[in-house]
Amino acid sequence: MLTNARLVYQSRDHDRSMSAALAQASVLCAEKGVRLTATRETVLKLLWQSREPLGAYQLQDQLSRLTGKSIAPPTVYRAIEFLLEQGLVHRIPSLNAFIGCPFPSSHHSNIFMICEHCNNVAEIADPQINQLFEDRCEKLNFKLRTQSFELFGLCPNCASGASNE
Amino acid sequence: MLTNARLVYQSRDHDRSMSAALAQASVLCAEKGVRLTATRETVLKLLWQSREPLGAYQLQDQLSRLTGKSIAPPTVYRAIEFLLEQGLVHRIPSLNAFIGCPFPSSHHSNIFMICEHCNNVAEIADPQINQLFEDRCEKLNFKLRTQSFELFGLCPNCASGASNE
DNA sequence: ATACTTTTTGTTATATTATAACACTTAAGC
DNA sequence: GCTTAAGTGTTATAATATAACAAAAAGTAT
Repeated sequence: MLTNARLVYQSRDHDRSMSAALAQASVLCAEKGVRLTATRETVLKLLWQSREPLGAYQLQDQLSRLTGKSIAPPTVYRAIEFLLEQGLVHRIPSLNAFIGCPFPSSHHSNIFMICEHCNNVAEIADPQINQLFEDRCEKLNFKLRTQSFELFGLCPNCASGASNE
Repeated sequence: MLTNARLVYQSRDHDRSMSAALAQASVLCAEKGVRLTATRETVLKLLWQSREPLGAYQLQDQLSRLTGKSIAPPTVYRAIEFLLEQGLVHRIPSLNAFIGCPFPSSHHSNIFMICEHCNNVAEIADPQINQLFEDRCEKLNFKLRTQSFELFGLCPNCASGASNE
């Protein structure tokens, strides 16, 4: 049942997955003929480095610290907007926060498992869930464009009491 | 496949469904030993009257107009908080807005179909979807507490071009 | 290379959504 | 009635997000 589901929980903070994500982003942007500028790339990097989703103002802080310059909110929001458009990051509405997307370039469900204890967020891609929702929408004559699924609870780590967070 | 799914699209603005909802809310609160005060009831009523989800400040306006008094944000947010706790309304995170729940007192999926054209929102309850997510979470050792699913697209009405909205 | 156009960024101000803190009032339980 | 708890009013402010316009940088064509 779960055979096709992909889960991304770990390794979000690993250099390897981050640089892979950045490289992929670079290729994707080149293919689309859009520009992954310095600010945009830094925001993407910050989101990948973070173990948990970051809000716009957290990004602003980190961006300011990194560059030494004072960065205003619109700069951050513009970078985020760009990254969202390219599918490189997601917004998690209930958290007013953003997170790097582990499956850019592929259509998927945007299913997030949000740990209410450690704030870790995992994204899962699950074709069967996609299919079920597509069926439902078709039956109800709802023309689906996009979606956002948020699951709140405890991640495996925190649920098992291993909460040395 | 859809046999068990319940959909609530229409009749949100009908007196009948509204007064039914208010009566049910009254009973529910009595059962739980909590107080459905005037402000709380009015907010609930406003949410039921509205064809689309309302934001806190829209509620504030309407509440002020109705009562003739000037209402401050905390009053509204407190009423909303209460109604959310009792399961009488839902918050739709991506819209920063609230909507009356057609299935209070029952656990369900909180699945919203949001029309991007007319802003109408339908809530569906679908045991099969619930089941699928519960299975997934169990397999992944994620201890699910609550969830929020938002589907964005066009409602049947708007999709069919009958957009005399 | 230069002029032109488009895209991106900087900057200031402000809109929108939400909550903290404390005083006051009302309802519930004895 | 008196006490306590629950609810509301009020002021101030935090947190999130965008509008509007000026300046700079990058892409394009000649």
